[in-house]
Amino acid sequence: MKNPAGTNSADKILAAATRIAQAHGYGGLSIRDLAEDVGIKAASIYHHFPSKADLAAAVAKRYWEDSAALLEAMWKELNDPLAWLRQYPNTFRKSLENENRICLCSFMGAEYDDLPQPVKDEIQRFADVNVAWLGKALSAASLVDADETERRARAIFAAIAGAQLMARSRSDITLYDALLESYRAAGLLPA
Amino acid sequence: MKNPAGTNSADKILAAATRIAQAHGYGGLSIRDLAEDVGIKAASIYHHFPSKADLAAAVAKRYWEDSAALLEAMWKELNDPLAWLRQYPNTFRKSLENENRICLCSFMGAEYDDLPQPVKDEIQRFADVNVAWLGKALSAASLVDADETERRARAIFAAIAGAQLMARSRSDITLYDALLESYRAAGLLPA
DNA sequence: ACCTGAACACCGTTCAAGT
DNA sequence: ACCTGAACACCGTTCAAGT
Repeated sequence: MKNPAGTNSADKILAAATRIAQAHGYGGLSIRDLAEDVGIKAASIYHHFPSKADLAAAVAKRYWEDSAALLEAMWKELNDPLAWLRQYPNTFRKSLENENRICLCSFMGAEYDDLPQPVKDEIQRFADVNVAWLGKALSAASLVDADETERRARAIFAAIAGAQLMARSRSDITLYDALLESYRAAGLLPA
Repeated sequence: MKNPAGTNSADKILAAATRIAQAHGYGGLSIRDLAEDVGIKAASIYHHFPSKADLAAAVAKRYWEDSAALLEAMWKELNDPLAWLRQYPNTFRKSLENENRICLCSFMGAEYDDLPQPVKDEIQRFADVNVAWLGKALSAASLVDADETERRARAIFAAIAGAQLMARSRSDITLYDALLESYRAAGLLPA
C-alpha cells in the first residue's frame, strides 16, 4: 500500500460517491458534481473507474464490506445477544443523522430497474450480510424458533429500511426512533 | 365533463407519468419518454402542465386521492375490522404485480432531497391518508391501546413500505408475502 | 499514470408557427 | 384549443490527445 487509506484519488472518489448516492441515488449521482467534490474534472473520474456502472458497483461493494466489518466489530464489542439487537438499528440511524441520508441499499432498491447488473449484485450482498448477521443474533438470543430465525431476520431488516425511508420523507429522525419503539412494542424486535 | 375519465390527454399523461414514476422515480421521469408513451411530442406536454414539477405534483395528488377512494371502498365492502387489516397489504402487492413497481410515496421518499416542495406535500398526504385509515381500522379492531393506535398505524405503514422495497430489489413477490407473514407472526399485524 | 478539451447524446424548457 | 419543429442551455459520458 502506497498511501494510508482514504488519501488516494480512488478512495476519495468512492467516499464522495457514496455520500452522493445515499442522498440522490444512482440516477442522481452526477459525475460532474462528484468530480468537483473531489477537485478534478469529470473526465478524470473515468481514469479511476471505467464507467459509472463500475464506479457504482465499487461503491456498493465497499458499502457492504464496511457494513460487515462494523457488524463484526459490534459482535465482538458486546457479548449480550439482546444488546446486539438493541444496537443494530443505530447503524441506520447514523445515515439519517448524516444530513438525512439513507441506506444505499434502500435507495438503489427503489432504483432497481435502472441499475446495471453488477450494481444489483453488490446491493443484494448488503442485504444478505445484514440478514445473516441478524439471524445469528436472533439465534444467540433464542428469541424465535430455529426454523423462523431467517424469516424474522429478513422481516426486521425490511421493517428498519421502511422506517428509515419514512423518517427521511419527513426529515424527522425522531420518527425513526418512534417507529423502532413501536416495532419493539409490537414484538417484532425484543423490548 | 366532456369525456369519460381517462380518455382525454391530461388523464392519459397523468396515468402514464404515474406508471413511469413508480418504476423510475421523479428523476427518472423523462418528459420526452412520457410524451412518446402518450403519443405526442415533448413540447405538447407543456400545454397540459406548466412544468415537470407541476405534473409530478398532479400525479402525486391523484395518487393519494385514488388511494383514499380505494381504502374507502374497501371499508364499505368489508365489515370485519380484521378483514380490513388483512386486505390492506394487497394494495401494495398490486404495485409489485404490476411489473415490479413500488408505491410512488416510497420512491419519492427516497428522492426527497431532489423533490420540488409541492411534490413533497402531496407525497406526505399519501402517507397521512394511509396512516389515518390504518388507525381507524386498528381502533375498530381494538387490537392496541387507544393511545398506541397512531404509533402502531405508522409502524405498519413503514414496515409494509420496507417489505415492498425489499421485494422489489429481489424482483420476488413471494418475498413480499413472506415478509408480511413474518410481520403477522411477530405480532405487528393481526394473524 | 493521470488529466483534460471537445464532442456526443440527452434533458427540461421555450417559442414561433402550424392545424 | 391543441400540437409541433427547432432551438436553447444544460448535463452525463466518451474519447483522442495532452503532460
